[in-house]
Amino acid sequence: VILPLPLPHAFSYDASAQETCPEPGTIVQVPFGKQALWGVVWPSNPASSPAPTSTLKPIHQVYEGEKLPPTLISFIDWVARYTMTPVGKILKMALHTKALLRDKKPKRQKKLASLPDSEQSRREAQRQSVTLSPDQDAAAEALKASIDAQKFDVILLDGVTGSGKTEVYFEALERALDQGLQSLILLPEIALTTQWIQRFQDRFGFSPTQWHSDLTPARKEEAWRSILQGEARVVVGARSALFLPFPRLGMVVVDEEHDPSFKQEEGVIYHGRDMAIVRARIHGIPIILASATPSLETFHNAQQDRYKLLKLSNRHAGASLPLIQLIDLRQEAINTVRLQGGKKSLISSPLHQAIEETLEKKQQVLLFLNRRGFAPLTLCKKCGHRIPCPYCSVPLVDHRHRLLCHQCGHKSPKPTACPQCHEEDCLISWGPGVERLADEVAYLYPHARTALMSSDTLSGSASIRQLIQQIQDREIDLLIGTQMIAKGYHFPSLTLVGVIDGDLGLSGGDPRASERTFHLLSQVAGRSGRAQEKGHVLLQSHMPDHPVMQALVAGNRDLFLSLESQERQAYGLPPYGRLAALILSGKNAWEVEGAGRQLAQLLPPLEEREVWGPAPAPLHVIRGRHRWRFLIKSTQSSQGFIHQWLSGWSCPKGVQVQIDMDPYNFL
DNA sequence: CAGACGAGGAAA
DNA sequence: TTCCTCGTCTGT
Repeated sequence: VILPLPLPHAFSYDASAQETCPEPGTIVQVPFGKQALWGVVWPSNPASSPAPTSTLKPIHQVYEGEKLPPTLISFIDWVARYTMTPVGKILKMALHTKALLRDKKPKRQKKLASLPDSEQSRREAQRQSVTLSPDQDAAAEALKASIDAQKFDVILLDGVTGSGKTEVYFEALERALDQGLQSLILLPEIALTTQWIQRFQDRFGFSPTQWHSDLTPARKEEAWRSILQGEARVVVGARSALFLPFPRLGMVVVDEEHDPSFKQEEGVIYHGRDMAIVRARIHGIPIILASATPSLETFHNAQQDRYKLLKLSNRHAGASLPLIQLIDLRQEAINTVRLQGGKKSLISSPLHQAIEETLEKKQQVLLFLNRRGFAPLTLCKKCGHRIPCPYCSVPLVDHRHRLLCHQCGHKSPKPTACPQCHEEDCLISWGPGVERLADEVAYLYPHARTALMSSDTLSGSASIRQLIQQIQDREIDLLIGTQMIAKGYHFPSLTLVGVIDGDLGLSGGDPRASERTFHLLSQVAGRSGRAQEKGHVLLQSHMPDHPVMQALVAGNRDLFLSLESQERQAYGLPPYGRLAALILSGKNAWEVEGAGRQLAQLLPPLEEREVWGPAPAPLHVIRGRHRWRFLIKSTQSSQGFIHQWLSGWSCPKGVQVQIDMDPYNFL
């Protein structure tokens, strides 16, 4: 029996009191120390499990419902091995809550009573017929053929923003529904699901089962059970939906495949997109990766014919791609827009002019600035001190009424005197932030109805939904936002996008910086001109010659990806090589560093491998924890190597070791 | 010397 | 993860 605890091995129990020996996958309650825990009968005892020593305790009770499907068990084993995490810890994610199996009787009765209703409404619901373009139709036919074949295939659905990728995979979804198969759709963020669910309901006439971390325990339990019973046919969710117990999964979709938020960075570290591919392989079913700007890894795999490629190159319903123009901020002559007191605006004169024209035409404007708060720094005019977070090695962000740490959430009131030189009234808010931009907009366009969309101004999915609705109903003329607004939304009357600082994210030593900036700006640009009116994008930049900017203006995504690809190849980075990171962290800086030095002494033979470190992580303190890291680069996977390295080493107390397979960000 | 507190280990 | 034990520290 594997228990949902971070323990690597299985425990044996006496099943002689049962009529028949419980089969693998059976959910059982067993005594464990003083507690009674729910666990799962595992098909084979992992080699690491020592033989039981004394007499076995009997199983308390057997769960009467369905067994965990063998495909899920294989998947859990696989993820545990790949991420070098104890199986029990992965099982815990799959069972997702300890209270899952409590007082099941009343709940089950309720479930049974509601089943015929939902089944009937599904059958009677009207499916909206849709007309697809020839492009879309061809792609949809190919997908449907894959659903019929029910064999493992990775399909990249590559379509420019607004080309109607969703309608295309909805066709595949319909086919899966008709075949009585379950489908899983992974979306990068919950914020996106509202519009998605609306579209789904319009198309199919019933609601999909939702899965994300905001669900209440009761709703989670209901969803989990209906999935295990095979009753839930379409499940839409975030990363964690990957571990749901589907008995008849027929297809998987990863929408916005390139999105960095598929990478889980805390607890069990894994990449949702990659694990989704593994799950599809285990089930022997097709998986669709959808994106307008595929990740370099996926693009590369498609070029190597490891993935099938379906392309949608035209925007839907006659809409054309937006025109992207660069504004070179180095030219002083264009920075003539002045605010109160003669201060220069964040908005350049060409952008200012475009905004006024667009507002006059009663069309909508989006201003994008990927920086939360009022100003990224609070500086002392006298001594140059910037106020840092007391727990992290980053400066505090000025949110006007208070200072906030974007790493750990620490809040503090804005001091009146400099903490370093104690001079009074010398602190200034330095640099651009969306809240400052909102102030400027209010001054420059006093008659425009504006809204600010940032995770600080909107709490919870209800307020996001409300704002999205207001924008769709054209109650907003000018929208200001951080990357929250970049993704997936469809605003037909939006024709102008202004990017305030296109260079953000390009500085720093992160090898993925260019790719990420390109994705983000492409997505933002894609918000404009999604209907009849042509869209315009004005991109303010201090480095207009940068390959990212040039590729955006030329609309040449594939050239950009190829160039980026060459760079990665030259350095042996993914997808041409494999990385693993080993992170040491602890409260005591000196202990963590010492542990790093110890490990460096213990390195086993490298064999075609490079190991860098120990080096302090770029953000070397987070939440008061000091972090050092090793980076392992190889053409092979490094699990065996890491296992050998760590075996026999006892980690000093107070120091934690984390393994990040295929690290994504280098902070 | 009783009680508080924290670290470490075991759980079948 | 939880809970028990054992060693160390604290105050009477």
